[in-house]
Amino acid sequence: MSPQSEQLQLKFHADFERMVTDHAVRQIILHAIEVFSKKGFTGCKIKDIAASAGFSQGYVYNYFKSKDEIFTKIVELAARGAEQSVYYAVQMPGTPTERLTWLTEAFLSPSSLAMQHWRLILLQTSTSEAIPEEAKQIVREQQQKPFGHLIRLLIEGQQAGEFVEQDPMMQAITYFSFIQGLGIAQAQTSGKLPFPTADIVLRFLKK
Amino acid sequence: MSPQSEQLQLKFHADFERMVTDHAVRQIILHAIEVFSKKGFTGCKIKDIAASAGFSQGYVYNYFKSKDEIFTKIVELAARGAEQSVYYAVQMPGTPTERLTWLTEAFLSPSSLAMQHWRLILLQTSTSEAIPEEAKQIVREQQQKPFGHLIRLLIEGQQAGEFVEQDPMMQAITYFSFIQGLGIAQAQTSGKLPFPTADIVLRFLKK
DNA sequence: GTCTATATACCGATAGAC
DNA sequence: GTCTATCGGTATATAGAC
Repeated sequence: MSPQSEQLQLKFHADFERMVTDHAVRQIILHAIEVFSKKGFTGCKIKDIAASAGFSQGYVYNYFKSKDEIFTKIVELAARGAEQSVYYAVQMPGTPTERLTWLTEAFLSPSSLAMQHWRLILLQTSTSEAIPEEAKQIVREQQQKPFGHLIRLLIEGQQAGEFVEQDPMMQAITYFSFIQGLGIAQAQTSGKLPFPTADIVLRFLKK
Repeated sequence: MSPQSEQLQLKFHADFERMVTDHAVRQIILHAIEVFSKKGFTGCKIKDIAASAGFSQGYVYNYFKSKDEIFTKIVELAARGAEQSVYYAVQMPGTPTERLTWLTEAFLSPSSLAMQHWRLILLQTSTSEAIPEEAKQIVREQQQKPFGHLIRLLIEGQQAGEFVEQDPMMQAITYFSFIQGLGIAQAQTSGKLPFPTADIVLRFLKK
């Protein structure tokens, strides 16, 4: 993996730690991400989060006043993190192909916290009717931003003659769908099976 | 859409109707697929299924003895349907590229029941810990078959010089991940946004 | 700060009325 | 065949002990 994609991941982690300073809150959120992404919003019980973090069930309610609040907080962080990841990749120095390769590597890395967030937010939103309305609202508002960043990069790549000249909106949808599908598959197989490298993923838009 | 991909979809529907003959059972399953895929296994309440089908909550228990049984039945049908779709596509007459294009068109069609099943089975299995053990077992056993069919087609395509010569297992994983990601995105956006055609999806393995 | 105990609500499943 | 009523179990959220 390239130094640039590692840098993207580190940036993501640093953002998370800057936005969540309290130690107990951080623990709860980290373990909640784990359990929410494994069991889904309704399948995840407060007791599961508490047990995973080594606390009692009641303890969680000293820091969050409801399960909805925990989930909404995570969605907020995930939406912001997803946007930032794309943003930082796009504004790095390098050719469009290089920058998109770094972003893809960061997303596909199994150790990536960004990837976990990304999986969670999109996966849960697709099975959306049970999740809190406020979380859905955040996703609706925030989801456009990473698309905007990526589309700018795609147009730049088209003008540079690196990408095929097709509707960049369609290309962006295809890209994020592809990444999401691979992330889910990765979570299922726990990294035992062979996965594509970034250049294979990007072949669908390379000239 | 080509006649061949329509044929694949019709075949899938016919299989479903042949395997589920009782009218009430069929209604329950059809509506259960709808609600399970929207809310997830734990998020879906028996009352939701009943309300969607226009029955009372207790009525469902005349045909299924538990929520687990409904879900497991659906997983069974989905696993079989997914295998059959790939199988029929692979054994059609035509070049490897043509056959894979028909399969992809069938999967990407918004009206496809096969697509709904496929989404459900893979999506739920990824958030797997809450779903019944028997359903997980079926997926584990049945999931290899469509991979087997597809891999044979990929090898054939490589030998014919149509596909790039890479690990066919990796290519199969990439293909199904891609399809799954696009299916989820399609479900989220309810078909308003531009989606890629089959030939764009297949570019990652075309020579 | 952290845990235990409990009130309240909801859901899956059963029994039985019509 | 289809519905209503209800039991039992479990989860969220609160209150209060240490």
